[in-house]
Amino acid sequence: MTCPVYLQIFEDIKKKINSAELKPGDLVPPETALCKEYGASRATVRKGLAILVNEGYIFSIPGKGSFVQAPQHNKYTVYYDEMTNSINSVDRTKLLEVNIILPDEHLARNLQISKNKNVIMIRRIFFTDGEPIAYDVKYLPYQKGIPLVEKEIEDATFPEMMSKNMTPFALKKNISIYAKIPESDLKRALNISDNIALLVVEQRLFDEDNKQIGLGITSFKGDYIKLEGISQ
Amino acid sequence: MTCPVYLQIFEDIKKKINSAELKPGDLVPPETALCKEYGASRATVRKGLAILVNEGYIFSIPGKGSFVQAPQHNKYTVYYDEMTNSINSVDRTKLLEVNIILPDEHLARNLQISKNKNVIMIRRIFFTDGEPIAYDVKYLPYQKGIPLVEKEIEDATFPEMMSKNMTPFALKKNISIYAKIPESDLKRALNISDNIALLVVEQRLFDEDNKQIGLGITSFKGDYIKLEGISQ
DNA sequence: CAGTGGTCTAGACCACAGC
DNA sequence: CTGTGGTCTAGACCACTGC
Repeated sequence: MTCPVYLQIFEDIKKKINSAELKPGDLVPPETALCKEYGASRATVRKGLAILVNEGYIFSIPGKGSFVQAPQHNKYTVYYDEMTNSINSVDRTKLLEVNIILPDEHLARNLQISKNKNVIMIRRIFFTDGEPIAYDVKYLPYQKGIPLVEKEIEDATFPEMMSKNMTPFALKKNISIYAKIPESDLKRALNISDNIALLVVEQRLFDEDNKQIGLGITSFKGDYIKLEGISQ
Repeated sequence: MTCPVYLQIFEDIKKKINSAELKPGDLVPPETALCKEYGASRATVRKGLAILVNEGYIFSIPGKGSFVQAPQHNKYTVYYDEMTNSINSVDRTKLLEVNIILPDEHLARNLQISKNKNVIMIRRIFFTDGEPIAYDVKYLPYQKGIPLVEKEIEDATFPEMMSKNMTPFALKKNISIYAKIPESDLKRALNISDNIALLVVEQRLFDEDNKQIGLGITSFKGDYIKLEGISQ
């Protein structure tokens, strides 16, 4: 049970913040003072403080000191991929179409390309227990050398499709989440008769230089998806 | 333009990983080797590696070495609070009700309390430009000493309500996001006539000891909310 | 056994805040 | 000027791995 000293320092100060002994804006004791208090070297004290900084408890201003950070109450970590979520998993996919198209104005703007650039469009339906549960479209600006193998596309998540052609770490991504009522073509594709809500997740992929390299739109039947997030 | 050495080390190795010169599973050069390569002390090298660990690029195994981590492709950071999102902001709220109730079975289970415990229920409508855009319910297991001042409740987000009574850092939270069709009572409350989808966000608050201290359910009209997430 | 990462010390020099 | 945090060195000892 003998923790490293730097963890002890981290835990002690964290406890003081959680118990409001140190309030947002308060000055954390200077490093030299903590050195004396714990009989530790400055490197050890700084290691403890570094964790507090990383976890968002404090921030430091050179020449002034370290201060207790006002907590971020609106930040969550969400795990999302098209194939799995907390209440359901895709067990079969159906590839409807792989095609090269010219984007309309809206899509061109969305992909940040000009209207005369070719775009690969991939359309799929996702199933669970034989039931169609989501409609999925991907748009990839055409680049020479992308080897599109249908078998590989069929069951791949968006990052998986892309990481075939580039190093996985260079991917930056963002998602937008919203709800809507399905259009009639989507109702047909997903075999929906009565009223139902869709949860739509738009996924954008960017390369290292922030050039957009893909747009994916997945529309889930409301009953089959729940996204979960936890505070950090 | 003269970066600290440890940042140089971090950037160099990061670049090697992004360019696939170092692939997931590969061994990162040992610290002593990096010391020689950069003419730096071990502390400096370790500071560079620590950033790579924090950002998920590598992981270390004592006695063996540091290895390139396979990237997480499904992790996003989402910013959410009831009052503001990327396409809309609440500019007025209406407090419908503050009451003490006994939970039904479903709610008791959801709040992880027994059915004979009192629960404070707060119901609100959120407006934008005079238009009702969301219906919001909070359930707080009753604790002595919670000072509920209507004026304070009216325009507060859930964490704001709670941080009046406890230190803000001790809050842990999670959210669930899903889509659904509104029930008839909700349609009336939100003044909905035609078909519309709701984006529902359930928010659960926990104290330090992981005891649940609140449940909030906010149902947004689909046209008025979009949640955004970015990869980490 | 030698090599690895994990912890820690006791210094040093710097740039910057604030008096 | 003193005190602060930011960077850095050159050691040290430990526990663990794999030969």
